[in-house]
Amino acid sequence: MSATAAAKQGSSSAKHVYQRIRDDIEARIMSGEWPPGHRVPFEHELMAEYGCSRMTVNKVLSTLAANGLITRRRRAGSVVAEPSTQRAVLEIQDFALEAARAGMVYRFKILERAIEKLDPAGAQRTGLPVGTEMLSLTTLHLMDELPGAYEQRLIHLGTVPEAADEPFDTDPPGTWLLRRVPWTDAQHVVRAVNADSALARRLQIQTGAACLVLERRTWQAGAFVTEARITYPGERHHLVGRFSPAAPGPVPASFI
Amino acid sequence: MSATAAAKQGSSSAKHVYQRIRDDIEARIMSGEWPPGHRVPFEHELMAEYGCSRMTVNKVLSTLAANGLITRRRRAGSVVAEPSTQRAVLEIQDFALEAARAGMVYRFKILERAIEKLDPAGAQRTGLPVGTEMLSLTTLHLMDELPGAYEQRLIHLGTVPEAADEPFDTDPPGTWLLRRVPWTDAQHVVRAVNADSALARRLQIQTGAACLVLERRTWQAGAFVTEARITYPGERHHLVGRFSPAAPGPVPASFI
DNA sequence: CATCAAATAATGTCTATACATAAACGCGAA
DNA sequence: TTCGCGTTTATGTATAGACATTATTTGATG
Repeated sequence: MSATAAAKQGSSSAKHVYQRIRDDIEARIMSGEWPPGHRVPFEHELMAEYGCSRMTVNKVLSTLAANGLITRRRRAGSVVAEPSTQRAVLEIQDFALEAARAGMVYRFKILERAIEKLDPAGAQRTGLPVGTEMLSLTTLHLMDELPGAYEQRLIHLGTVPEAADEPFDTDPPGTWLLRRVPWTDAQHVVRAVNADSALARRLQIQTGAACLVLERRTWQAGAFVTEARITYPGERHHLVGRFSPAAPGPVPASFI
Repeated sequence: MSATAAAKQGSSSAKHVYQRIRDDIEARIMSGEWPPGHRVPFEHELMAEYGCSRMTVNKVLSTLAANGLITRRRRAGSVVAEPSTQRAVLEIQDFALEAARAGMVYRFKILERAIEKLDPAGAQRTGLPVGTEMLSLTTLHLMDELPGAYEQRLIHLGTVPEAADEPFDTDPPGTWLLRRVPWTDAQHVVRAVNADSALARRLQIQTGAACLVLERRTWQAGAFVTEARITYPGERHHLVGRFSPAAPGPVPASFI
């Protein structure tokens, strides 16, 4: 089979050369035809195979490298990357959106609100010094008047001073923060816990029922922003995500 | 402040024009200086500001768009994107790796193994027809002889026929599959459940203890590969992930 | 044989240009 | 006013060439 024939019979019928090359290479990697460690053709080889300029194949290979599918080294060429550790991507739903989608009425209620000084345990979790002033908010999220989540949040007033004067009467703290302070780093922990009696009462479930706890800490350019601990009641809720390792962009929301 | 002055005083001292422009724009978006909806300079404006060619600024903006930081529309220009729904990325650890890191001995035991025909519930979850032949494996993962996870897995023999003859005596099914069959799509569900007596016995925990359940279904180019339901005992285990929305590539493993 | 230096090969970055395409804009007609 | 159509503008894709950077390979030399 000649080089030009190989180019023409490429499985992809994409409109653009870039997409055609990319689809072909991705298909070979994804199908296992090119296992991890397999050498990817050099740029000049792909140029010849597809009859295009070097810039075009360079863009393909650079993008694949940025997405972690291949690794590139000068002089040595490119090889298929080792599969990264398994990675689960979960979409954390906005309660109001989720409720609207399910045809339910969403409402939230702020149960407690105080400005507190950070205790040693919180200091360790956040990396802030003990005694830092934090806005502490306890929020209950209701869907059709049924508790959907119990949220305990600390907001670092050093990073977000305007939170101190915010009444949070239209948007819940999480939504307000997301809009106001973009984050650059987030850390998530997911755990399962048995509800104690206080939690059970607030979530209207039985004491001992299994609850899903999502802890999220976010930073903005190194500065701590907020810590949220969201408890989902029993087996009423779960987190769902769908993920493609080679997706060029974010996964469409319809997948949620 | 003149345009050239603005270019020279850019906060970033990166070596390459591309990085300098990108760092500057990302910093403005991340800091909130350019909120969602804010117009990003046109390509020709950035060309003038940084004194470079259009290809260079085009690469910057295209990459930012691919990463979801901005949205671009012909004729209208680019604007800072609305923050996407919160997204939690969790690294699913390889048990052997995790054990090694913690200085523990990892071992797994296959409790049950059978070739079964898919039942209606499974058919709905996987999208395969009822009666499809699946290899069913029940595996217990032990760390220092203590149960660390209980795994129920179905492997589609139509996609992975060689699994039928695999003894799984060196690598557990998940690791074997990851190496053998790269996946293109994965769906994850995370839930909390109370352990029933059978599960409690196998995981050596108390009946009713909260367990974290991770269900993962993977496909390869539309063909179903495997479904795994991994139950982590009580509060012994949790899932951790760290994530940057603007990261050019995958998050380093050291963050785990 | 071991070692250092020069040639070489592949990727990394950048330029200047060209044409295609989508969408907003503005103008004129109904 | 509103609708339709051509114009304008910004992005999308692609090219050919240039020089920089980094490893590897090779060859000369002790």
